[in-house]
Amino acid sequence: MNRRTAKESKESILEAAIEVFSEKGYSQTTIREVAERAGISVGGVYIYFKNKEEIYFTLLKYLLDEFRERSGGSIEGIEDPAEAVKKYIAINLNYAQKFKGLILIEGREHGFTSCIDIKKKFFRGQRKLIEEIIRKGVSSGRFERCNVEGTARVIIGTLRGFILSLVMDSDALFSQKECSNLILGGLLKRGVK
Amino acid sequence: MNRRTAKESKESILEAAIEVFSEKGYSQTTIREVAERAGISVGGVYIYFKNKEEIYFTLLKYLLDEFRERSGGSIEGIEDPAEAVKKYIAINLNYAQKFKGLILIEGREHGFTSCIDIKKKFFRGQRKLIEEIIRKGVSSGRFERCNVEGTARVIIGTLRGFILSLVMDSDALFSQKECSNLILGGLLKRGVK
DNA sequence: TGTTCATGTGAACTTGTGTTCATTTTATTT
DNA sequence: AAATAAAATGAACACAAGTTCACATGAACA
Repeated sequence: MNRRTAKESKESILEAAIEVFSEKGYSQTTIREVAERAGISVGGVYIYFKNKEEIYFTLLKYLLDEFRERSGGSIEGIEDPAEAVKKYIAINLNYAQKFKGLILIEGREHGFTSCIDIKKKFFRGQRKLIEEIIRKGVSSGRFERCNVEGTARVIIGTLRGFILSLVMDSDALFSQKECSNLILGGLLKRGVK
Repeated sequence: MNRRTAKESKESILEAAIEVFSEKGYSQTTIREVAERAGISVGGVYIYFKNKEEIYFTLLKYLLDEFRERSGGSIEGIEDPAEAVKKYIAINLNYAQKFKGLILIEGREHGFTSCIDIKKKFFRGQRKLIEEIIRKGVSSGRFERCNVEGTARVIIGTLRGFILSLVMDSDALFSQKECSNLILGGLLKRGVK
């Protein structure tokens, strides 16, 4: 009983795929490299996955689900909406640094409808999360009154940008603190207007 | 004298390439499609460009230069730093909508050092522009005191995110006004703290 | 009309990579 | 030990796309 079980093999393929996709993006990732890192042959990969797209879809779903759980869970308890925003930003940036290319970039180039759907659903969920926080902040008087949905969209967009910046030049990354400061405080001077 | 001149041909290839690259990104763009849209044969393309990478590099440089001029020029006259920020955001979003995929996404996947360099230089220049505005805003008392360089980085990142969002789901785009509001005003209530 | 030169053609070559499949290896069962 | 099943192999196939090149076309000029 030396050989791996089917489940083990499938998992090691997925782990290898997360690595390679994260490093190289979709197009530049080859089945041969995934196979090699997973310690299996090229043909072996196709025992467990129908094709490249299915590998990508599977791991995308896995990572998004994991992130959803993690971010949702760790915000739940926080009462102060400003703290919740800070926390959410921190989680996002940390997670993104780990999976760089994967989460954001691909998907436009490759019109897999399945992947687009799953991403849209994910981002909608995240937006709802933010909306909830903002709504709480506004009604408690801590946040300025605003268009909640629009503002949530802007924040999601903002975070995408931060993450994209991490991807593009990982040397020049700004701190989480400055991200939070801008989103919470803005540029304009307080208590003047 | 019916046939096109070399210059005309080269330009029509570039125009076609801007179209196709913007729609499809780098990997999904084929020389055959560029050639077809430019009204020239596949071989004809290679009279004017060494290879695909050179086409991409040429048009990237062209677009970045154009944007640099345009954004620099239209901000110069503005005195109020808040207005300057608004204007800069507006220009960015408009321009990005036009060239979607092109400016931001590619380049990580394809490690053309020449392209990376040109982009880094571009973003550094843009950051300097923003820094100048912020510095002015702070010293005139209109903006909160802050880490100028870091904040500029954050704003550039923010805009990248906005643009990326345009690229990913162009239906759900938020308004320029909300972008400006967040960057200038932040979430927290004014005049409380 | 023939020569020259710039411009252009598209079939063919090359390479990379997703995918398949006949075959082999290893483990389990009888 | 033989038979069966599970897991794995890697050479071979297919096909798309970047690139090349021998050749064609049209314009200008002698």
